[in-house]
Amino acid sequence: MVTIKDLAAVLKVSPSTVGRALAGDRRISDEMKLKVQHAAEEAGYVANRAARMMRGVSSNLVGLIVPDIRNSFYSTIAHALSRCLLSANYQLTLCETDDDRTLELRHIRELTSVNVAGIILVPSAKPLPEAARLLKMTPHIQLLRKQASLGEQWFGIDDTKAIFEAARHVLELGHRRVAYIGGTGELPTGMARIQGFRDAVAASGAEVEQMEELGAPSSTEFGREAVRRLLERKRPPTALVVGAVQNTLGAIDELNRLGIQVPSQLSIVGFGDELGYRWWGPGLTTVRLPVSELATACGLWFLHQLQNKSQIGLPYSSISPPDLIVRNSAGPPPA
Amino acid sequence: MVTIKDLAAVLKVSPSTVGRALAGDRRISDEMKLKVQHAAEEAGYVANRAARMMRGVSSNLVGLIVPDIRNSFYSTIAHALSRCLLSANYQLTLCETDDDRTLELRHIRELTSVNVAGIILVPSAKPLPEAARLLKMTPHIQLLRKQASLGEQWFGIDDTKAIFEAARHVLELGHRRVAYIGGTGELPTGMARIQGFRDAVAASGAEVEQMEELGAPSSTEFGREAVRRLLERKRPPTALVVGAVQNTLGAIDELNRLGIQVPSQLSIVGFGDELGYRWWGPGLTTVRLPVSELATACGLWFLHQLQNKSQIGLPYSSISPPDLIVRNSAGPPPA
DNA sequence: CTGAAAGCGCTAACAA
DNA sequence: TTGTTAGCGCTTTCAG
Repeated sequence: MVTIKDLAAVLKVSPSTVGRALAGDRRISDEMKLKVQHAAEEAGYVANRAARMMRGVSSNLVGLIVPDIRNSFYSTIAHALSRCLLSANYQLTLCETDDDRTLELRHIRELTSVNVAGIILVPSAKPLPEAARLLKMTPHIQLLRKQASLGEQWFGIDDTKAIFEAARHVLELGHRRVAYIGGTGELPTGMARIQGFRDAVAASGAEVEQMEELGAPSSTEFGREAVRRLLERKRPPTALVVGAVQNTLGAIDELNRLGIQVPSQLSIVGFGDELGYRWWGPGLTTVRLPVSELATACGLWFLHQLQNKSQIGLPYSSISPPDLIVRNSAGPPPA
Repeated sequence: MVTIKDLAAVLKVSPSTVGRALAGDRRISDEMKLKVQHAAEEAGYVANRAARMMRGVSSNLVGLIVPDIRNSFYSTIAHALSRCLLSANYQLTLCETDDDRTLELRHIRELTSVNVAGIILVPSAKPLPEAARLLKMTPHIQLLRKQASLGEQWFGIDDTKAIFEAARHVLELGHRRVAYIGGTGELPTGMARIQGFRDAVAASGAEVEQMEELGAPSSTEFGREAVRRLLERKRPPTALVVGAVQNTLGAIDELNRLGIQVPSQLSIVGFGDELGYRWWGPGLTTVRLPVSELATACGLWFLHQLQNKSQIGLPYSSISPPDLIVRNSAGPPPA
């Protein structure tokens, strides 16, 4: 391994001169800079990141903490961020929490210990206080979910509006027995979506029988169960609004299994825009969330922050609008 | 930031004692170890990896290089590896190449310069010689694709068998005009799959009209075009065997668009097992590749390697068997 | 404009 | 069983 000292020896100057020349210090003569750069190239010099980091310079690593990379939301985010950061020569380090706050903390620990330049995270339901403490020492941005304890930098989606639009869609089609299936109010996103549902019902001004099945948003099984429970009711809903991707997957598969006719017997609006939604039954009407755009915006802002260190930690929020994709799984209620 | 020295000061012992206790050195008394561990916990001590790395210890980072994390193959791999490595306290660093060998090289450079413990990669079509040179200095394993120039450690899937089974399935159903859509022979996996197709035709012993549409395996558009071209022939195929996920997605969507009746007009066997394949038309018959299992096996082997440094670089190959999932998209040929 | 020297936090050889 | 000490390669004062 060729070091700065070796170069210095070859050029018969001091190590500090070489270091400064390489760093483009303005006090070094251009002539010297050229000589050093040339010698460095010649010798195949590669700066030792570890040594640099020891001097307090943070690494070119950015931590990305998500619940599960197999979820297309998060893999889309990872992709967009990785592209975005690459342009500024940052690397993405991937951490999965499985929505477990202990794991979350462990990852944050790891990341800070390798001196990451920053952390982008989708926080768990109730982050541990220690996690909040550690994050204070590193530039970080929250994605999708927002936990006040973790700071004021957040990029997210208007969850309330997403479900509001979905619910309004079926209400305008004339449905008066409508069910919402989604995550509990434990996660901020879960809360916001439930709110969207209630708001839409209220805004419709109609007499609506509303039902809610709240559970684990990342469980397909819960989606299945919810559908079964709802359809076993004496007065089952005529329309379903789902507020989580995994729940949607479970729900639509269960509807298939039960042989329900969509939309003649039952209408449904899904969540997210997974591959294959359009192939399901008559094509699944769904709310698309602009995740890729969101992640890119987040990445750009993040880079901006790293460049202008002064602004680090400045409160900033960005809310992206969702998008209703109308296919054929929602129609007028059965007569 | 609390350092080893701080702990030493608190405990009134020397820094090296603390360091050794933390490292579990056998020469330190158990009593002292406990005291140190306790104090470390108390003070929220986190080892400074940069300093450690300067002492020659490699980091706890493992590089994962894949073409595109949004592809479910690769996100499945990332997930499985991340779980696997977590147990040994390694972190995954994600790199996307977009199948561009220049980018691939750049990532390998980055990774080696941060002293990763090792690299797991799905190599691009024709890695640059420089990439091979750099990889020699780091433990590394190839996944799925195998490039001889990058070493002899490889975990992959029996691609030939995968397509062999798919083709045999339709041949046994009686098809005699069969087309293969898939990647060119440029990638080793592409080659192997074409081979599987040809072998199956040969093995059938029947008079078979075989057609091949070879193009970019990661393009949905190519799948679409291939379907269109094949169906425009004077004597179009009665069965399609597809040898790439993205091609499959394009192909089945195009079949939908053209309103082809599957399997009565045309049979098709897809590749991979994407979410939604089972919802497509009559349910897509497809070859499942045990990617998750493969990645886990790879991760375990990798950890094993890192522990037994002696064996690093030992040639090792592992081939996992594919799995034909029979749904209803392949039936007897039209009369 | 350049040089000398002091560490960053940790590990390991050498002492005790 | 523990302490002392000398760096790893780089940046950054402080002196020329």
